Amino acid sequence: MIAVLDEDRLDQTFAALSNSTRRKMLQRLSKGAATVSELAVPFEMSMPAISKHVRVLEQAGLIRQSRRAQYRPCTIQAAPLNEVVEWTEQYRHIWETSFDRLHSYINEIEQAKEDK
Amino acid sequence: MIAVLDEDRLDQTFAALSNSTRRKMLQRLSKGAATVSELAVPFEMSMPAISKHVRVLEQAGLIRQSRRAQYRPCTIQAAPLNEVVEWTEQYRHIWETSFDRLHSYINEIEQAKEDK
DNA sequence: CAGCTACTTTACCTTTCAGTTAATTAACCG
DNA sequence: CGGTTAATTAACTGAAAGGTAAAGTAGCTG
Repeated sequence: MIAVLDEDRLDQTFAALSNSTRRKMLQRLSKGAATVSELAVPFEMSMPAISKHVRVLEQAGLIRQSRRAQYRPCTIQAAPLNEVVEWTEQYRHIWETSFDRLHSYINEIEQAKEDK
Repeated sequence: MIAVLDEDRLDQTFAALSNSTRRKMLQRLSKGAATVSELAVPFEMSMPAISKHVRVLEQAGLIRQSRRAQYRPCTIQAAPLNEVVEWTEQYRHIWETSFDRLHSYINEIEQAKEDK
């Protein structure tokens, strides 16, 4: 049960991160809070489109939106990013061993050169 | 130019990881190579559907498929996972400081209890 | 060669995604 | 109050995702 929910959360998080507009928004928010209009500045895109991207990030828990007058300042949220890291960590040994193999390969080549 | 390509690669990687069937396939492959049929075993899904998922993983560079007789053994590939980690690393300070805040908060509570 | 096994391709369907324009809500400001 | 600003909702579109069944390909095997 909990496992299923966790899976769904990861689905949502990865899906939210699979769009470069949204990743850029997060990058902006990593430097501090911003309103939706401020987030919109770098993009040639209608406000509703921006609003939707913000919503996707919020649904995934990657940001939180509060209210101040007409503004909806957004702040980045750490938890889902942490989950992504935890998920990928389980594969750490794979890229470490594949880098090891790469290094062995390079060493072989270097060795071969020296042996010439 | 290169930045755009990198962005596209991250799009593809995150999109590939946003599906739990595909994440489970990767988990299986992290324990060693497997054919498409072997990957299919845990899922109640038609072979074409499985085949498509494998293709998505392969397009994202997360696995490689070779050929041995009728079989297409798949192996997990490290590079894109490493890119995901590198991307998330840039946000490390955010969850570290938010954990710090959480810890401060817990400490406050503990302190308040002791002060009673 | 005939037939089985392991996949993939094709063609199709339904749902979701990313975007649009136009209308709506909500809060401020003169 | 009337207008402006900030943002969302509604309604629509085209493209992509995730699935299916049925047909096709390729390599073994008796």
